[in-house]
Amino acid sequence: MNSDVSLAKRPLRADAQRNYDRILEVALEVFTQSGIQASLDDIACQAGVGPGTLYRHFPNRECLLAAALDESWRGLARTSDDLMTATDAGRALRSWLIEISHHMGVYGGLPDSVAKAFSDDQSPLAPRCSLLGKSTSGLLARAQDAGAVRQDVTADDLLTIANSLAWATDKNGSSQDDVARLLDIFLAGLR
Amino acid sequence: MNSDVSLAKRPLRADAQRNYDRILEVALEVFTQSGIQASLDDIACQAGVGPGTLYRHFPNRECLLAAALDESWRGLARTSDDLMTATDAGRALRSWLIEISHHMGVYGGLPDSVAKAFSDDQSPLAPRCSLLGKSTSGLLARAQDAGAVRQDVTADDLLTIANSLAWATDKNGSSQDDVARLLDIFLAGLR
DNA sequence: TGACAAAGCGGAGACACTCTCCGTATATTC
DNA sequence: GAATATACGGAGAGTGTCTCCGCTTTGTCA
Repeated sequence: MNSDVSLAKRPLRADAQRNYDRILEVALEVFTQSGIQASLDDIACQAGVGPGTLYRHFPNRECLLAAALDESWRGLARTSDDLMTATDAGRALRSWLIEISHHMGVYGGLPDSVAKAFSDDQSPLAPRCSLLGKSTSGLLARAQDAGAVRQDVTADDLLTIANSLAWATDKNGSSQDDVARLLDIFLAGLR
Repeated sequence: MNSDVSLAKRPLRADAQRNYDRILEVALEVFTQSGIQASLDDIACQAGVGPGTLYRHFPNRECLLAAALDESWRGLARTSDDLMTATDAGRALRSWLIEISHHMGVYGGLPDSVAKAFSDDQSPLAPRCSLLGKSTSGLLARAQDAGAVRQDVTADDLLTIANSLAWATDKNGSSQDDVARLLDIFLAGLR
């Protein structure tokens, strides 16, 4: 059952590892600059490899994106751990939602992929998303226990809102302040 | 009002008009079924015309989309007129926002185009969007006068939210009820 | 009614992008 | 320094957008 990662799976050949790293590095740059719809062939070219090499390492755009997000999302996980110990659970939840919205804005078009991943277990992003869900559930529960948020709200609701607002900023180029403002209106409605 | 048709601009030749109508008819069907990202060449083919003919009448996807939305959005305008005379201004605003969200769901992917159009005056959808803005402003003002909504909220805020929620439903396939629920939370925060 | 210009048609094809296949090259192992 | 597993990369198939231009149809006017 645990065949996929643990056993076998010898390390990549040196040249393959080099290419893998280089592709990821370029992808990060290109996604940041042009959004996640950038041409993959172009990324391969900029990384100095052929398209075949890119697709061998990352069979599709989602896989590359998942890898490109990993570091950033690890930071998000650490943030959630920190917030779980904050004294004001209500404010902690607010900070968390703003944090998520910001992270969804690192690459243009990211909220789209994340939304898809939320409702598709097969997506390479799905495991990351479910971690996000767990963190949100934890922070929400604390806020609800503290009486800062009413009981009939789910973590999915909050993620939907945070992602939707990130999407809106992404699309019409409004500022992070606007996100926070709309989020605050929403949070006011949650009491 | 009807300036685009009345002066100069002689009427289309009979065959051209026939094709125009047919393309629009097919586009409506295909957009409804497959979303606005459907292949335009495919629409042309289904309409029994060559791609050249489609692109002559509708130079790009946005133009075709704008035409395909016209009738539906005229209905939206009538709804807003009705709501302007409703006695409960707060509830009227709520109905209006729900109505907008629903209309954004007629074609998969529509919220994306609408969001782009909101921040791009050149978009063929822009005039329609600004009408939407006017209606929303009117209904918002009434709700604010009635004390149902606080003063520091703008029509843009409301449109952003309505469209974002429509986008979220579109993406993760949640129900219209979910939209209404999230919208209600938001509206609760507006008081 | 028939001829002529204007209007319109449609499909070939340029261009862009995704993704695969497979002959060739390189790293690793013994 | 082979032998073998591993990886490379580019040609090209498939799909989609959009344009160009030679040919066809329509409307008009004598």
